[in-house]
Amino acid sequence: MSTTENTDPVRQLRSDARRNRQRILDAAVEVFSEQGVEAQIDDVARRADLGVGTIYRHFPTKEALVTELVRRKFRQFAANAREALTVEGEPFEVLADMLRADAELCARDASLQHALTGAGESAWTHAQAEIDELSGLLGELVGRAQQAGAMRGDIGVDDIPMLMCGVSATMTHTAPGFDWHRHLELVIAMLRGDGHRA
Amino acid sequence: MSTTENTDPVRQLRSDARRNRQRILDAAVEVFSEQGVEAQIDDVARRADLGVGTIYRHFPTKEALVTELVRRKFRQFAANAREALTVEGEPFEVLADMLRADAELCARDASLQHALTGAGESAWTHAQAEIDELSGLLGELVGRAQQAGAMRGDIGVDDIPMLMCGVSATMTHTAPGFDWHRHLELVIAMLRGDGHRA
DNA sequence: TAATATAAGGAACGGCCGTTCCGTTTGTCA
DNA sequence: TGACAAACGGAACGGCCGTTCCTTATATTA
Repeated sequence: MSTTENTDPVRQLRSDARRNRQRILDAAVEVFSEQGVEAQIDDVARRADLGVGTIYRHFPTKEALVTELVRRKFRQFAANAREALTVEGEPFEVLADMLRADAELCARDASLQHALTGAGESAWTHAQAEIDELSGLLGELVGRAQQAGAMRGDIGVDDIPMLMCGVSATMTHTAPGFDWHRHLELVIAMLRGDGHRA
Repeated sequence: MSTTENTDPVRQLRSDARRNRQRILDAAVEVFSEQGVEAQIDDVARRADLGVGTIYRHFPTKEALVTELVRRKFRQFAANAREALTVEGEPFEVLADMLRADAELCARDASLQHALTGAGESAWTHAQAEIDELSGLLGELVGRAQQAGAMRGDIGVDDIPMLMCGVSATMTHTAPGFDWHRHLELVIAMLRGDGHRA
């Protein structure tokens, strides 16, 4: 029991299993994007061209699958943030570009919205590690921008996700003709804090 | 058919029916606030101390009940806006106070969040009339504030709900210790557009 | 290429929950 | 107060969907 760990998380999967796991994830993103998390596992299976049983071999539960999707999304955001941290340039513009990239990521994959709003607490709590990391990186980015005097000083790290929440809400349900890009640019301008009166 | 309308929407209900209808609505707000729209009709019935059958006598469908809740919420927002329109005072502050009142309304009744995010398109489309009215009132309020030069000129009416979306998101899921009041005040300050650099 | 563990497939199961239905109760009106 | 329509109650129904389970297929290794 001490020498051979049977719950080894990185045990080598058989080649087909590895391929199928990826297909499940891809199919799940597509299906949940189109239909929301209410979509059935059977739909995901059909899209992935696999049997349901195969999905359950890889993810013990539908919720586990959704949680994994959420985790990955946060990791993508974190990756964006990490990359932004390495970019040379005016700190606020770097941050703004990252927000644009994040928004694009949301737009491309509506499954996140559905997952986050619909998936109850558990997805959030299970992605805590990812969230914390993102939070740390974001804090650094915000700090630099404020230090440079290019950003309102009364913004906290936590305000960013809240504002982005509005942006992404715009993507799913909203009156036709309303463009989220515009709203995002407004948010960025507000963060910058350039007066801009009527 | 022309003299007596049997689908008369304001036909007098029996006294008990009128009372029970209200109890259903009240119970639904409570239950959906606590558990989200996923809560069962049976739960609503139990809370209202009524049978399920009674609920279905008043609302043909669970969705119809949720939609009615959404409608009422928008009417409350519209009422707030209409009242704000009559208030004397600095236009931007009037608007800000209305936003504070709206936020309070959201905080008191989380069912809205759950309903709006979870209830798919239909609730939105069926509440279109209410939304349009609110939109009109909001436009007037925003116009006045901008005219007075007390508010950023690049804000559109539609941006307000998006920003408020972030505020209300803060109320439901967020790290402990994060206060939505703070975020709301930040949003208001941003709308005002007073530079406020670091 | 044979042996074996690992993985896939998908029919069937079971529980949950929206909805129905009909027997009973209650308000209303004369 | 009696008659009747209106409203209520809640057991039961049915479909949907997450999950299981056992048979079959496939990768791997010697």
